[in-house]
Amino acid sequence: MSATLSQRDQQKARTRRALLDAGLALLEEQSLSSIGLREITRAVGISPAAFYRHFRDVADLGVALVEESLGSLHEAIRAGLSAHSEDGARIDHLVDVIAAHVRRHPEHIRFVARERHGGVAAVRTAIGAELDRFAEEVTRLLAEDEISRGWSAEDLRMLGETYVDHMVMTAFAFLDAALGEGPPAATVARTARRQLRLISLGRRYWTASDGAATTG
Amino acid sequence: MSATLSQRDQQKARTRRALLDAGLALLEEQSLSSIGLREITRAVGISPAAFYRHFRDVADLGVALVEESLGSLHEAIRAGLSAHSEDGARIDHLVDVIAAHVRRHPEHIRFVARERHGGVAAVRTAIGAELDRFAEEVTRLLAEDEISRGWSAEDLRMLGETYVDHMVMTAFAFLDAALGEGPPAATVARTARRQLRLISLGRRYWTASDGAATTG
DNA sequence: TGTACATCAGTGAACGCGCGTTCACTGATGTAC
DNA sequence: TGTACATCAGTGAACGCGCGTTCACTGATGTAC
Repeated sequence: MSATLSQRDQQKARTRRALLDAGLALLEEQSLSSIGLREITRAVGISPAAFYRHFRDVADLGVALVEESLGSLHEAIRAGLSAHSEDGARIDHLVDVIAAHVRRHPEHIRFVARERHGGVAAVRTAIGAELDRFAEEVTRLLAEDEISRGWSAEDLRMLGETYVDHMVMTAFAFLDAALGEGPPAATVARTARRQLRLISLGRRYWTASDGAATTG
Repeated sequence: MSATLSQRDQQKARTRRALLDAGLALLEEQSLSSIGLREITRAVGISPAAFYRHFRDVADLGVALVEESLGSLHEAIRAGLSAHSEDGARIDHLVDVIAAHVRRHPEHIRFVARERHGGVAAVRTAIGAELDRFAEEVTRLLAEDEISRGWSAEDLRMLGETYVDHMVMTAFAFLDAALGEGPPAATVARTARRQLRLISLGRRYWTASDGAATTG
């Protein structure tokens, strides 16, 4: 695939990559809506005007960052979820996978945390849509479990969203831990495992009438 | 109390209030780290230099906004939690209370959502500390329930955090709904009730060994 | 109650600075023949 | 393989603009006697 790119296109792709990386790096200390176009090109070492060969504006660059940031977490968690079928081991493994992912790609997690409710509407929308697809897939995975027999589609979806919300929040908590802004990683992991076990228990004893009771 | 304030101090307090309100209003469309000091004073109708009579900088104003923004949600939820003791009614009521609060003070919820992981460290820290106090109180309320007998302090705290996380996330979801950026409010409410019921079920069947099993 | 002085919230002008965007351009790479 | 032309990522200068901060100031309010 990349072998078919001309020399010129390869160079362009490299510059684009550098712009994305510079943006991600600058997001460590500020939010997208306050990052300057000149700040980014300065970090990359090109002239400000060259930015426009790649993105319409900084918000446009932000939208491009959404897929790669959430995509990598999505992959990690998909792998973590399908690995074990025994409940306790699955939970421990999932929490470990999330912790490892945050250690490897803190800048991706920070971007999602910072811009999920941030000041750039296009980026918020893109993150929301990506999390939605994420919840859909987790719902599909959970539906395959033995324990999900007899569950309504709406109940399953609710469960999938609960898992995604929890996993994303756990990732944010691990990030805070790495920055020394919250409880240490070991505590985050303990709490996350307990919470997943609590959810898992609720799931085991859930009945169709629980769904019906809360529908009104 | 306010009767003891001199005319001068009253005027100063009024201007301070106007600065806070202007900041909150500007946060509707951008994040704290990109709001300009001149933008705020322009909205209030005073000279830029006057800003310094009230705050050191915009971040300082942001810290002042934390307590009032989270404080009002905190109050609403405390009332909602202690109102009913029967489980189903308590859940329905709690979700209604959150929905009503978001309808009444959307700008407070937006501020918290936007700056919880935002670009201003001092504000992130203040929000984190406030949520911590919040979790502590919810833990205390939950500890009073019959069903909590025999629970370890750590398990109770985990449960309190689960509730707070869930309620804050529900508030954010209601806000998105109001902006047309996510599912409508009725759907958010249905999902929130189901999720609280799921947690509540897990709580009912939780045993000391569940806590011990996830400690390692 | 009246007077003289102190306080201090808000003013308005000035500063140097970096911003986003435009433009005609350059020169290396790609293409057609 | 060589030549003539097209493409287009990146340049560098220029623009008008709003920014945060400083400063000496004003004049209404507060205080001491």
